[in-house]
Amino acid sequence: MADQSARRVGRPPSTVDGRTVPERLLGVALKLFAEKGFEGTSVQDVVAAAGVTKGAMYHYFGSKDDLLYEIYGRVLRMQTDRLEKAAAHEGPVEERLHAAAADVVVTTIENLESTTIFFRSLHQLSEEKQKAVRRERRRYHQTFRAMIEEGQASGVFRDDLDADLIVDYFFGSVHHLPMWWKPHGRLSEREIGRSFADLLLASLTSH
Amino acid sequence: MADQSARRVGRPPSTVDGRTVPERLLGVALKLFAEKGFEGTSVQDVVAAAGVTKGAMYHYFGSKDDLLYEIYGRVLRMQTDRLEKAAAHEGPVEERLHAAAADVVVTTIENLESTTIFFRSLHQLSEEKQKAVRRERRRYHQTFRAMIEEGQASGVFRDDLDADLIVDYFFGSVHHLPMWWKPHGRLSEREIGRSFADLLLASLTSH
DNA sequence: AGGTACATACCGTCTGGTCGGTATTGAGGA
DNA sequence: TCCTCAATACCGACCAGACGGTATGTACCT
Repeated sequence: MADQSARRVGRPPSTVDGRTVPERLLGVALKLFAEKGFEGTSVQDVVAAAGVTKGAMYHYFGSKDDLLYEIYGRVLRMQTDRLEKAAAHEGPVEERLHAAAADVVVTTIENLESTTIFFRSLHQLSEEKQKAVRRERRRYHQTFRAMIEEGQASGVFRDDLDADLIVDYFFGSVHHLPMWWKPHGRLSEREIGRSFADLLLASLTSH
Repeated sequence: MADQSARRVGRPPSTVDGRTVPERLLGVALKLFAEKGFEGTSVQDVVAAAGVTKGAMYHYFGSKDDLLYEIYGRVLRMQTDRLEKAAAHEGPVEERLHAAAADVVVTTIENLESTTIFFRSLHQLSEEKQKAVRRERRRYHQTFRAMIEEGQASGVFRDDLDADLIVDYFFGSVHHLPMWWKPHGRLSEREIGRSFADLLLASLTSH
């Protein structure tokens, strides 16, 4: 029951090929933060690249921090969404885990800029915003861990190692993809995804 | 044949409990950069914490950049040194690899601040200095890879996966330790080291 | 009329870096 | 032995510019 006919007064937002000003701001901020880092990018840089002025930016975002926070939000929502769908599929747990692991690798590579920013600039956020991000992140972590624990309980996976540790182990690899993956390397996104998932499964299923 | 009797003129460096000014500067810079980030720490912060003035810092270091670069240098030298010693040991390759893997986890945790800075602030360095760091880093990578290839060639490890990929996979996990490891967690440095090494070996030796 | 969507001009603060000066030392000559 | 010279090891004052953020104005729409 959202108020579709919400009292809309005032000038409508301007758009350039379908994208509103705040969308454009987030888009260019993503690119610039990934290229030059959060502190290395000034608000002036961002608004210039988006073709607006600071007035516009501070109209939509409370601070430079906020820009970064929104970027995080978008990535987190997307990845959490995909993981939960993958986890909800049918089939044996080792297949679900393999698929989820391979998928997160692929989407991470497809959103490499976001991931770059994520792990490079998290600490620039205010304490409260960091907490919010970590909370959302933990939810993601737990969904993944649940699959491992399921496999351990059913005897498919080794259970002499802590499931949390395994999750951190695997996602360390995933989150470090921006450090070495290059667009035209020998291996495609899919191949990396399959290899990473193979490695994870192998370390879990070997006796 | 180092010139031990080097012409020593001028005032000798001042020391506070055995540590010279540049050593103290690097020490506090390490702490501050890890806490507040490179860009979030001003030169003034650093010199104040070291109990000197900017004059002293710019006497020993060419720039703020330089400070960061030297921090990198110290970590890299230490880790490269340890790895090469571990690789040169005797015994079967799977044992050497296990020991080296466990060792790098332990030393990474023991130098968590350095590692934090390393992967968070590398991009702040000038292009040339980044290249220098990456070159040194590659040498480290290759030493590790050589062990994996040795195991693959002798049939101890699976050889359907690229050795480079496996190195990146494993070191992703290691380099992400600062993101989640806390001093008083359930698992000690040693236990994490052993677990990580186990996971690596398991994924390599399973059929 | 009143709210939205920006643009423009501006501000106080802080930053990395510079520069001239001075205290302190060992080396070498007389 | 004493004195000068040159080099080191800093200190402290300073600067130009950039930074995030704001206050005010105005065009536009319902």
